[in-house]
Amino acid sequence: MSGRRRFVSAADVARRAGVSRSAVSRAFTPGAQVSATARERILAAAEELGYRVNRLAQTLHQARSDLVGVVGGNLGNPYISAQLDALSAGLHARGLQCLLLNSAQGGAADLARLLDYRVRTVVLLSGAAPDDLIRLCASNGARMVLINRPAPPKGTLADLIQADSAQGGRLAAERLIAAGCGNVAVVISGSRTSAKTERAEAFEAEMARHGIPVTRWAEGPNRYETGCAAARALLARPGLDGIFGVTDELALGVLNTARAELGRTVPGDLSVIGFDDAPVSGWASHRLTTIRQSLDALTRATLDAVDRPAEAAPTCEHIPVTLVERNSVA
Amino acid sequence: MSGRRRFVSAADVARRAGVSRSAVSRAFTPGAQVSATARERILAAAEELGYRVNRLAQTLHQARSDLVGVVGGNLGNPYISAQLDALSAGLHARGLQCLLLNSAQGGAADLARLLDYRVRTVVLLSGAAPDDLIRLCASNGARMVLINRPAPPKGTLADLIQADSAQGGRLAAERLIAAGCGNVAVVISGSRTSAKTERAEAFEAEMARHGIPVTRWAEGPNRYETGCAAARALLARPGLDGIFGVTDELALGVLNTARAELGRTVPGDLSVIGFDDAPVSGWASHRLTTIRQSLDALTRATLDAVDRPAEAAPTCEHIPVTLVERNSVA
DNA sequence: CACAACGCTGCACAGCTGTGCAGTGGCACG
DNA sequence: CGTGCCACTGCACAGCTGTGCAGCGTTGTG
Repeated sequence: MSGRRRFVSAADVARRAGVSRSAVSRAFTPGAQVSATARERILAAAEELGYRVNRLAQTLHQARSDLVGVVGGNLGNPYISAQLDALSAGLHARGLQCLLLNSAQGGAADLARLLDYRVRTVVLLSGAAPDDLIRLCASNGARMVLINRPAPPKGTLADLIQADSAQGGRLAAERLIAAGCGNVAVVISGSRTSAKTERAEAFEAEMARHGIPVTRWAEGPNRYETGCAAARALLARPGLDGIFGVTDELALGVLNTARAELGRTVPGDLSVIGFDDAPVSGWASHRLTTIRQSLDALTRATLDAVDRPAEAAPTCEHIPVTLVERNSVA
Repeated sequence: MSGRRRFVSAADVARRAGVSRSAVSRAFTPGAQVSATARERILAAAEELGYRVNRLAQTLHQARSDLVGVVGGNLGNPYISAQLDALSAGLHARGLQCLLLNSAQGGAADLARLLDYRVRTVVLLSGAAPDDLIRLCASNGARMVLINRPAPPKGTLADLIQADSAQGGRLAAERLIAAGCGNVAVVISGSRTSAKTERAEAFEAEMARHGIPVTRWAEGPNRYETGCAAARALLARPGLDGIFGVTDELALGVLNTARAELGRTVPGDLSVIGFDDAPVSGWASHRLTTIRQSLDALTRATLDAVDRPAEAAPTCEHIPVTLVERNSVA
């Protein structure tokens, strides 16, 4: 009572209920042998004291954790936040806990701190996955789930989940070509995640196949404001009639700046297409045509990977992408 | 090597380096007594094996955790996701870990599972804070930080952080009155957080003082779509000239639906004002006039509360609110 | 009534760390 | 050379849980 109160332990409950500590442990273990009367008395004492079994000690003993590390940067991004919402809800429903790490300004050393908590699995949402971290996970026997990233070195226990970036880039190109665009640009942020580069490269390749020149913008973080800046720079010279934002957040920055600040009409003067299909892209204020990577499918695949037993063979799941037709492309 | 690999322990490192386990522990404890040569050898062995000190056992021993529980629902909400981004980055910078719990469909029993991990602090972002949980935290000596919620029962160790909801509601009312509105509505979701109700009630009180009738919409979750539905219902009958969305997400649903679907011009025919100042509200596509609760101030206050020593007296911090003038009110 | 079976309980240990305490060796100083 | 000091090291314990094993009393059966 004086100063800092300690956490209630099983020994406290045992003392109060007049039984041994083992009995308390058994009372909280389904299927263990305890008499009904003892269990009742123990549960009552636990309730009174506010006892909860200590998962730290439990995990320590069982060498089996319910902690899942989730690593991601740019959590304010509309698509990523939706993804995190769905993922955390799913983990919760499975009785797993979500240890969140914001990787915005963290190197491999910081990420490694997740392992200090003996997470059973590490889910990497975005940002770079340093090889150090992958090696560290491997040598500690922790499973990894890599979303939209390149395959790790051979022999590491990592489930891959990849939306078909190349196909998405191609779809975007085809759509702009169908709209009659003849002078286009692709906006990719300065932080070159492999998935984003793939999208851009597939887009450029398809355009090249049709002999259409592509300007590439690759500066700044993956943020809305970067899209705004790109629009200002790219549209300063006339002629450009199509822009592919490699992320919805970027594309929306382009779209809004072109419309409100630069006086372009979209999709009249200019076509804009994005990638992700974040909820905000469907709002009446945007109606952004975009390449959807189904959030449901992505989440389901992630949870499936987390559910997989620790010794299962690594898998690779592909998430199909589809064109979502709205109102930002002619 | 066969099947599931165990986590590397300090004993493994000790064996490899040819020292006692204590030496390994000391090598990783700043300020502890180890000879330079031993430390060097130990660090090398640890590096080779991929050893990391087990925070679970460490916490268990020290009765001092670096885990901060963060509870929130509706993580896809533009303001909340920005808040979570800033908060998790701040915790990370302080060397604390963020145990995230999505409280969307969880009762007190689920929330209580956070305590199983002996979190040092629980931060409640939104959703209802059941008294059970507060009692449980108290009896386990875990500190709480309550954001935009009513004060807990006396004697519980909880830091309060409250934006001035009443002042915000009043500001919104004053602004609509200044715009010449004479027939207004307030949109509040069905889930009645105390903060949201306070905002609405202050708004209604101020309007009543000027003899202006207020229609109240209180159905559905706190989502964009709820704002859309509210707009459709409220604007079916003519006459309404001002709407206060108790959350930016709600207000944006109203704004977009009024403009794109119902053919109203905002701020010509109709004035719309929100509350939060989420990043997306400032986008050129919306330019929503709103009541800002400074994200910086909120985050700083939260982190200050987390930093406070466990035995410090509970505090109550007020976050000022300000009117952000944009382009959705006449 | 004797004995086996059975349900329940407590002891003791493992799981991994940090640290107080004692012990060891080396070194400086008188 | 003797003695004290100092740096370093290892032992042992605490912190909290789950569980194998043995012991206990009770009950049922021949």
